[in-house]
Amino acid sequence: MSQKPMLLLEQFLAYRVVRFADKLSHAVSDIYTDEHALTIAQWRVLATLAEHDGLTAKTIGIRTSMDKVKVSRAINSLEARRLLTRSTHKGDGRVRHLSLTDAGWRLYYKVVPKALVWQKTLVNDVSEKEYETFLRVMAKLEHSIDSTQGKS
Amino acid sequence: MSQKPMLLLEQFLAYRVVRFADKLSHAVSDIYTDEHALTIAQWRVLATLAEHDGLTAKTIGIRTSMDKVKVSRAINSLEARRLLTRSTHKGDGRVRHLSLTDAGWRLYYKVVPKALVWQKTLVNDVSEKEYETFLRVMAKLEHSIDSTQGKS
DNA sequence: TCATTTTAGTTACAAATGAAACTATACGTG
DNA sequence: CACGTATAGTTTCATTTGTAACTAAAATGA
Repeated sequence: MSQKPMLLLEQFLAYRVVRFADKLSHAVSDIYTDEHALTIAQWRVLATLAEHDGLTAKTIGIRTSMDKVKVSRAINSLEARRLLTRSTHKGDGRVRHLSLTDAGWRLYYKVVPKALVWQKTLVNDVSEKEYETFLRVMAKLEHSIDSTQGKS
Repeated sequence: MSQKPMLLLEQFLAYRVVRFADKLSHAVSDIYTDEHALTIAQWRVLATLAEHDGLTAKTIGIRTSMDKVKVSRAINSLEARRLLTRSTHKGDGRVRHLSLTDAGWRLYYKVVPKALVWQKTLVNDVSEKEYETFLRVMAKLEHSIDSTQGKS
């Protein structure tokens, strides 16, 4: 087997996107991980609750595409740090509704502008139109994955 | 602090891209993980070597943006499975050049068409032009990250 | 030449992760 | 009601990961 090499890896969407995502999360980790000791999962929970107060762990998982174990652990850490509180749902003892505490809100509002500024810089020399297309294609592909494979 | 909710999370590029990447790698894992017991890292090493025979661990790491530990471990597993071989570099005893074995090549050529078919289906209803823009923007942003933060 | 610093790659250890089992509550139907 | 089933969330355990420390081999340079 003497082989004809092809240059394919760089064409594989999954490879490109995962590599890109790794770089992105490394880069943004400065903002929430380093400065505020938040993991990605914790940040997602925090932000989701900031936008939708009272959500349950389950719903957060669905919205953010995180499995329930990850969500559960993120919630625990956030609660331990008094960034959120749980309250029981009347009528269903399994469910707990989550709300940010004042400290949670403060942290959220501390992180958000930093994230926005950072992103602004990053996206700086991508045109409005290109960026729109980028997001649209990503949404389309994401949806395409969701529908082909019955997913988490 | 009664809060005005904003809908920001969905606008955060990092959030969107990482979520998308997670879904993508879950989905493609059927192709190389499930069927051929290859981790993402292993697949990357295999494919990189298929395209550039004789590369060193270090170079593979740079090309694929993986840290040296990950690369080292991937190489070890692949060698254990006799999918690649190492040979010493004359003159520099630290360096080892890597080559796929016949079995490695066979595996590579078994996975590639599956990956291509899968991707074709996925990308199906994204226009040529949109997809091009998508890749261009991704490359631009990736480059932007690389240059702002001196990164691995 | 010999001592210091770099570099390639590995190992060790602690933290993060995911799958599956588990707990507790609720639902559905005879 | 009483049984089996479903659901929300947690815990367990084995695997994966990342950081830092390490080993061995060059390179540098006095």
